[in-house]
Amino acid sequence: MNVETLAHPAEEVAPRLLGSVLTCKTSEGTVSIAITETEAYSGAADPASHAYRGRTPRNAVMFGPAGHLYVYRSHGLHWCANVVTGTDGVASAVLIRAGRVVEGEDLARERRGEKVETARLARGPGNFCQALGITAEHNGTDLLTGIPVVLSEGESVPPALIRVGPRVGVSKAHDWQHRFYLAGDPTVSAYRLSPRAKPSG
DNA sequence: TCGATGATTGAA
DNA sequence: TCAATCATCGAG
Repeated sequence: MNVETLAHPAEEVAPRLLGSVLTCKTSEGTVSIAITETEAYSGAADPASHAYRGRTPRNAVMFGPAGHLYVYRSHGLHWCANVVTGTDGVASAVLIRAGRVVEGEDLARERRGEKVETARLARGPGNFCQALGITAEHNGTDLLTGIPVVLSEGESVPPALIRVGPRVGVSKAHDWQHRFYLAGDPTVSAYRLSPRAKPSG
């Protein structure tokens, strides 16, 4: 993966990341996951973005150069991973929501639980990070240098398989068509709307 | 320092 | 439908 590919608005990069592979090496071993679902988040123009109210210590990575990893904790329990996109100084990132384990499945299952179905190993943002082994210590990692987390191009995805839909789980601007996923893929999180999401009427 | 909140998940 | 669980943020 090269920086030119990522140096564009999040909603432009998000669909292109489908099929790309994220690899994380730890002392336990290596896990690679092919991305099957993403969500685009902008900066000041996006009410649902962490960067909506400006730069803070937490979201600082989002304002940096493309190709870095932005990790944050959700609800005190889970980790969520984003790929920073756009130009240096402008906040934008793509949330990785789900993927398919292509390497290190045993390790991924060990982390997630032995009874977890293969298709569910990396389904959902929190589960994706758990399966891959991503935590706060990876925040700010340069995914293009490849240590210890790498973003690489996987098999090309037929454009016809790419679907667009409303974002999931956000209480603001949830109807933005900024969620991208592979049609018919069992690893995509068919998820519920946020309880706080307002009806569109 | 205090109180409200959340880009979630799993079980009932 | 609801609880688990805490870092972050904005206000004072």
